[in-house]
Amino acid sequence: MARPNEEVEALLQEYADLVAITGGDAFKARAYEKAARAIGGFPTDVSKLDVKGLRDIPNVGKSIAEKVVEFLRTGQVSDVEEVRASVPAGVRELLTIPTLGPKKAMTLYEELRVSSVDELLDAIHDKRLRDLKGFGERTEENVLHGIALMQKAGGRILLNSAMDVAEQVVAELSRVKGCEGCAYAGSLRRMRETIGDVDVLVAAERSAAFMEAFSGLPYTAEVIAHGEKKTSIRTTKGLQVDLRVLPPDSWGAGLLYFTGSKAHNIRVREMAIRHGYKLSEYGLFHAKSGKKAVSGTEEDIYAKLGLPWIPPTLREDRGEIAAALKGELPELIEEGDIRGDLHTHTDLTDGVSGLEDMVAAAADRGYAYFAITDHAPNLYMQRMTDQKILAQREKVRALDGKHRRMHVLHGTELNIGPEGDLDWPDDFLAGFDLCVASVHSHFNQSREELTRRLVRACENPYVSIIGHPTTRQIGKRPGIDADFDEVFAACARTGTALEVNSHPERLDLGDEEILRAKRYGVKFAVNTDAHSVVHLPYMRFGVGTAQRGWLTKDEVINTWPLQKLRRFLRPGGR
DNA sequence: GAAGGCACCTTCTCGAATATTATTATTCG
Repeated sequence: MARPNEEVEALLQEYADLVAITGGDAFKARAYEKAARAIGGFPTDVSKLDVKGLRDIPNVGKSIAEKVVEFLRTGQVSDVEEVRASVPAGVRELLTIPTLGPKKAMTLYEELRVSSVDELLDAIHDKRLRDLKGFGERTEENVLHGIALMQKAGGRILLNSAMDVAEQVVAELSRVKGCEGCAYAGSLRRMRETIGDVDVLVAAERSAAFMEAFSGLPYTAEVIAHGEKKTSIRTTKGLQVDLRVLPPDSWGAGLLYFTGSKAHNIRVREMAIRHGYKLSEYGLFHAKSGKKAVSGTEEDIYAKLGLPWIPPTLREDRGEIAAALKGELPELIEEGDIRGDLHTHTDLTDGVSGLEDMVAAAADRGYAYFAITDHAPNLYMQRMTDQKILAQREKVRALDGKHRRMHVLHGTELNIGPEGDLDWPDDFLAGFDLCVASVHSHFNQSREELTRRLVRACENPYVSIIGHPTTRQIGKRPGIDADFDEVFAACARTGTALEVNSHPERLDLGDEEILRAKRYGVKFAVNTDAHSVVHLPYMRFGVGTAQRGWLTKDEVINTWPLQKLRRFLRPGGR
C-alpha cells in the first residue's frame, strides 16, 4: 500500500530494533537503521531494482540488498522472521514509549515477561518494577507519562499516511465503470494534523461494483461493514476507511456533509433552517414542500444560504461563517503560490540526498529559489565544521541558476543553545544568505528560560526564521512550554519569520498557534525541512496547515519574489 | 552490517541529561 521503499524502510527499522533488543552488535543495528533511512529517502522505487541496483544505494551492501530482494519476492525475510519468533511484537512496541529503550524493554520482558503496553501498566500498578535493577520510582513516573502521551494520540495516524491510502483508493475507484465522481472527504480534506479514519465518496447511479472493488483491494485486511450505501474496511495497517456511494445529483450535499467538521455542519444547518430549508447529506430541501432546492455542488448549497464557497481547511467553526457573510474570508495561500523552500538538508549532515540531487528535484517542482540549510556545529552529532560549510557554499554558488534558472541560496539551520546562544559569531553568520534557528534539546527548561532563549534567537539580526518553533512531535512529544505570546511579539518586533514546518510528524507551528501568531502581525515561512528529495512534496501539508491558520500568501515570505525576500532576509532589512 | 583502504581488517556520530547507586547504564538528539 505504501511505497515499496517505505515498507522496506519499516522492515529494516524493525530488524534494527530487534537486534538492539536482543543485545546484538550495536553497530549492526545502526547499519540497518542507516540503510532503512537511505532506502526510505531514495527516489527510485526499490521494487524495480536488483541486488546490484540496490547496492548502489548508499549504506546498502550485499547482505541488506539480498534481504530486500528476498522481501520483495516472498513478502518476508527469514532472518527477520527468526528474531520475530523469539521476541513478541509487544516488546518492540515498548520502544515507542519515550524514555524506554531497548535495554529496559528487554529487562522487562526477561524478568517480568512483560510483552505489551497493557502488561507494563499492570506491572507498574502491582509495583513489580521496583524490584528490577536499574528501575526506580522516577522510571515508573516517566513511563506512565509516556504512555499517557501515546494514548492521547488515540489511534489517529499522521496526515501523509492517511493521504497515501486515500489517494490510492480514489485512484482505484475512479477506474470503476459508472464512476461520475470520486474524492476523499472528512478530516483529511480539512487537512487536520492527524486522521482517525478516511472517508471516500463516489458519485454513481449504482453502488454494487464500487463496494465489490473496495472490499477486494489488496490492502483490505477486514471488511467491517458491507451495505448498499456504505462499506467500511480496515487496511492491513489498521486504518479504517469508509466508502459511501451517492447518487450523482447528491454529490455536493454529500461532500459538504462528509467533509465536516461537525461543528461547521451544525452552523450551516442552522442557517438553512433560518432560510426556510432543511439540509441533509442528500441535498438542500424546502422545509414546507419537502422539494429539493439544490444538491449538485457545494457552491450551489452555500450560495442558496447567501454564502460563498468556504474552503474545507476553514470549516472548523472558528468564525468562517461570520467572515463569509461579511465577505471577509481570507484569500488563502495555495501550494502554487510557493516560490521556494527555505529549510532543507543534504547528506553533508543528516540528510540522505546529495546537494545536486536536492537542487535538481527542487527545480523540477518549479521553484524560483531554494535554500540549502544544513545543521551547524553545535549539533555535535552532525560534525559540521567551518571548512565543510564553506566548501558547500562554493558548490551552492556553482549550482545557482544551473537548473531551470532556479536561484540557490546558501543557509544553515542554527541550534538555539540553552542560553539562546547560536553556533557561529555574527561575522560568520553574515556570510549566509539566510539563517534558520531552531531548538533541538533542553526541552525541559523553565518557561522563563525557554521564552528568553527563543526571544534571544529572534533578536540576532542574522536569524530570519525560527524553525519548528514548538519542537513538538505529533504523538511523541509535546511542544516546549514557552510563553509563545512573548515569542510572537518578539518575532513581530525583530522581523523574524515563524516556520510552518511541513513534515507530517511536526506541522509546527500548528493551526492554532498560527492563528494566535497572526494577530501580532508576524510573517511566516512554510518549509519542508526535507532530509531527502522524497520529502520535498510534504509542502502540501505545510500549506494545508497554513490554510487552517487562515494565512494569505502575503503573510508567507516564501511566496514573495526573490528580491522582496532578499530584502526581508537582510539584517535590519525588515 | 557497510565502507574504505587493502585483499582482511578497522572504524563506524559525540556529548549531555537523567536515573541510578556500580564512580555506571541508558536514552536522546
